[in-house]
Amino acid sequence: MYEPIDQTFFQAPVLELSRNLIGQYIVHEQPPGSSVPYLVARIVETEAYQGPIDRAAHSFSNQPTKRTEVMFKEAGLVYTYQMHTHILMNVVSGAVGVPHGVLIRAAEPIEGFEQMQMNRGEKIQMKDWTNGPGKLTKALGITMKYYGHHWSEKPLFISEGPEVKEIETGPRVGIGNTGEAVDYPWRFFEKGSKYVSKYR
DNA sequence: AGAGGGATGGTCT
DNA sequence: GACCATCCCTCTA
Repeated sequence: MYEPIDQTFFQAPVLELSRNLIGQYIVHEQPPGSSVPYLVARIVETEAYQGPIDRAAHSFSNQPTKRTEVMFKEAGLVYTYQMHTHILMNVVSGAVGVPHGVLIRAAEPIEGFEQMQMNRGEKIQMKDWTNGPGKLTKALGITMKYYGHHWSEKPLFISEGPEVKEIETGPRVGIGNTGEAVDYPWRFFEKGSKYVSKYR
């Protein structure tokens, strides 16, 4: 019933892709024998990162490193990386050689509630399962093993969700000391969603 | 080879 | 609002 979105979806310019990702489903199929067949969340918040023209981007130097090399490959690949004790996930964007990316910051739980509760721990309330980039990957069970995987292939893929009414923009979160980049309005989120990571 | 530090989150005050 | 857990990448030498 959930089917991967077409690869061409990822070919849009990074700001457009960041906006288009709002409202789409992230589907993580679970191994046979799991309590649920898949975990699903609906994206409500993204941020665009634009490589060499963006001081806040990991790929600002425009030189591939062990961490960022996947960003220089084709759009639609998964860029995961570790931040302190958490894994964050991105959609690679831009032509080959142009290291853009879209950070998926927050989503709304859709299916697999019991498993998400287990993944996040008993004490965490539903509204806090997926309202941040590190929380989201933990709830969905996404790890570094998906580095370089394609977002249009099972078992982890984007699937088309319902139309979103209104999308707001603003400055990105958590990128202090990046000069002019701190004010770029490259954050996108669904207006009024209670699963957005934070309002500012 | 080692220091520095980060696109975060949970807990405590 | 402050503290810090804890990994591993990146830069410099």
